[in-house]
Amino acid sequence: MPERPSASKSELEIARIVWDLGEATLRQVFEKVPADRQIDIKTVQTYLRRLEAKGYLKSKVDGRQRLYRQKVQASKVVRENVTEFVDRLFDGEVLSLMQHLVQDRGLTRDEIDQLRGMLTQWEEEQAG
Amino acid sequence: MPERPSASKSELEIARIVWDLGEATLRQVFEKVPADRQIDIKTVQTYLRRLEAKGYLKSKVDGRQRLYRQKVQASKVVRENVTEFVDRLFDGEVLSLMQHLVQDRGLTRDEIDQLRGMLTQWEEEQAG
DNA sequence: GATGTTGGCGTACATCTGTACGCTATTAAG
DNA sequence: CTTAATAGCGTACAGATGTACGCCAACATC
Repeated sequence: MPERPSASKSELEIARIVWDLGEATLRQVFEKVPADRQIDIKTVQTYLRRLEAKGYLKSKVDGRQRLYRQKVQASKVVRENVTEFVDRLFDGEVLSLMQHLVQDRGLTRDEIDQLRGMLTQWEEEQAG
Repeated sequence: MPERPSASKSELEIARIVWDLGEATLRQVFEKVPADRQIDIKTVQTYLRRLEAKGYLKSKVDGRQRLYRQKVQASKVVRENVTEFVDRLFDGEVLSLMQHLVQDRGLTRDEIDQLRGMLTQWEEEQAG
């Protein structure tokens, strides 16, 4: 796999906005940053540039502006990050993380039901 | 809460070994580092020092050596990290992460059953 | 008791990260 | 046309991170 340098936390935060918007200018991205994040647009610009340099995003000039969009699939990046995270904290044991999530985080009854639904659905998809 | 500076990935990797050993010298920690990790013992030493400086570990001198052990509970550190992670990649939605784990990672039938067990068990604990 | 070994401590240093300023070109406004 | 606002680009810069060397003291060995 064509590995790219890992994206930092802040970078990922910005990347997610781009994924969400599909295609966006710096300003559009900036406007989606949660207000309480307190970050300068210039900083966001730097993140976008770095994300492109790292191979996460690509961009093209559109008139006077630059449009950014994903270069690698969001889901792929998410997967990579989850894997890395599980490796680091749970020895790669997905189930350990699950257990932590279920117990240590106190899922509500409602969430538990939803989760059960997911499981069943997943099984059916598998079987079918 | 007495927040400490966040631990980096490599640092966390080392911290986990200490948690596991309970109390350990540099050398003992070093020996538990997966061989394929290819890291110098001096580097591990630096991580231990930094972890102590950040408040994750404490240490005491034992003769000619220094013994390291956890200062904050491992589970607490794990929780903090999971929270931060879920925030970054899943907008704080634990269930989104769950969904990702269930679907995108392809749990085996066996794992699914175990997970169901966990859910039930947890519910009982709650109710009881 | 001179020598090799092992431990901690201080220190180093390139890269990555978080954060942003300033310059220049283009466009909007007067 | 002069001026103000905006876009990108290059650049900056301190602190975090990954990685490790070198020195000195204590201990083991000859």
